[in-house]
Amino acid sequence: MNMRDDRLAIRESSPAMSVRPKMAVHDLEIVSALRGVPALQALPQAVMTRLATGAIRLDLIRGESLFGAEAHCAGLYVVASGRIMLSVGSAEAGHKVIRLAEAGDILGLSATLLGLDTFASAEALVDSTVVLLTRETLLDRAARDVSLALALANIGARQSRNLAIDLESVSLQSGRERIVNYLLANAATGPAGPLTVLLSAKKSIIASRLSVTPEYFSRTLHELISAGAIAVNGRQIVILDAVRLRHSDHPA
Amino acid sequence: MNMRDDRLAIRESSPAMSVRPKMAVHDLEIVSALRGVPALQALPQAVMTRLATGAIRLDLIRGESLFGAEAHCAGLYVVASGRIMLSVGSAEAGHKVIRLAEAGDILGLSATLLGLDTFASAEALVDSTVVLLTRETLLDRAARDVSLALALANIGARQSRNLAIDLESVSLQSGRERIVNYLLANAATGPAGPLTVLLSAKKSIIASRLSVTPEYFSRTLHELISAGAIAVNGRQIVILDAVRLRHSDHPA
DNA sequence: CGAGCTGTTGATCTCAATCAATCTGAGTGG
DNA sequence: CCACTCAGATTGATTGAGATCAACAGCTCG
Repeated sequence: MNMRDDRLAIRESSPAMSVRPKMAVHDLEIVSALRGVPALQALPQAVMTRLATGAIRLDLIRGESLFGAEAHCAGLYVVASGRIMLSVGSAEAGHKVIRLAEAGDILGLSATLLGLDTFASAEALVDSTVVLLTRETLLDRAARDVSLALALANIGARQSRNLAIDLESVSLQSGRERIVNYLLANAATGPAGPLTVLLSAKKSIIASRLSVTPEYFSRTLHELISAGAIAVNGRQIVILDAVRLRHSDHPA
Repeated sequence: MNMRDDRLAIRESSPAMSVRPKMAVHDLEIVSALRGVPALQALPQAVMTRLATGAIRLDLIRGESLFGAEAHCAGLYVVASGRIMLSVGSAEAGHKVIRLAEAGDILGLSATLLGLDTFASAEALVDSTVVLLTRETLLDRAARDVSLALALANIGARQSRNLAIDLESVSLQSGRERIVNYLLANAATGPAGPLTVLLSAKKSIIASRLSVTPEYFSRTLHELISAGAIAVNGRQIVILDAVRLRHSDHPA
């Protein structure tokens, strides 16, 4: 059973068609990645298998770019593991992180469905694996299976809603409120007991995600520390007083 | 042929099932409204007809609310005519206009597909007609017709992209740039000859759409007038010097 | 003709960006 | 094992775009 060759990185440049003979294992990996997508979980096994056939696995190293902005989009990317940063903007206008995609998230949906160039650029923040469903494959399978087509619609709807939520927070909340809400929304009770947030990327990236500068993010965290609401240790933030934190959305 | 009763307003409260006997005419109107949606244009006639069956026509008067925020969403609303303002926010936090929907636009997609409450609220800015495809009808028809399911995915993708564009402009551009870009993007050469923008709503609403205050919008327009780039007469804005306007994105 | 919106203008304020030094700490090579 | 580096984070000083508050002007429509 040593077909472990399949686990080797297949870069974008190599279409991965060479592994066809060992497809069984290959496809199992792909299918399990696809099952990680909430919207695809309910798909019939047959549809899933057909979708996996022709899918391409890509392994990215930290810092590697998956696609640039205004670039041709090969198809739909399903994040199998790792973390991909989606950001918009240009060198002149600056950049803004619009999403941090993790396992089960999907990239390139609108470009793929609309047949347009990508709008954001995507870069791996840590070593990551993504599954590429080429536009042709995807449209072919979706045309055959209503359940898949509907799943795509659902993913689009979900993404729309999330973007609308972001747009609302940027427009209607202060930077401080966004930071506080982010902490509250991402807090989880870890094994250690206390309510904790583990930042999923460096602070400057989280700051951009929240539409504030790194400086302002830092200052605000330290104000929250002074207020006794949180404690910060690197990327780990412990919420000491959730009530106080919730009411810290106006300066001291 | 005087079945003009059909043209009477059918409010949300009356499910309109009473007009069933005259469906032929009713459905023709519905179909023509649906054909106004770019993503639905290519649908086979049969699918279109099936979709129209069970659709409900709603006539709204100026100022009337189609749905509120955090409300149950009856289904997909297709704007047949008029203009609907979609906005997010609350009384306390303020409001922000996220879209001005006109004929061919679609509202309530994400709420309908995800089975969630509405996120934004919708209000008619002028007397408007919309077609309601109830969630049940829509899901039923989409489950039967792949082309419809794919069309829904396309609409979702389009909305995502537009929201991402908005998010980018709010994050990366100055208020002045957004205003200038809005004027340039909405300029059309009218019959009168010169490049003209006709604001589709009162200035305060356009201002909110652009994420600036009415005061700032007004001031900026007047600065652009002083610069000789535009002339303003009520809701009509004539672009006198597109080149100068394009370069007016930094203060005088 | 006055009541009520919508828009304009003026004065002031403030949040958060920007600019500019440090500081810290995880690698890295010697 | 330690000095060096260099990116990331912090801290301080300053600035400014745009919001806010307030007053007023025009128009429209009863």
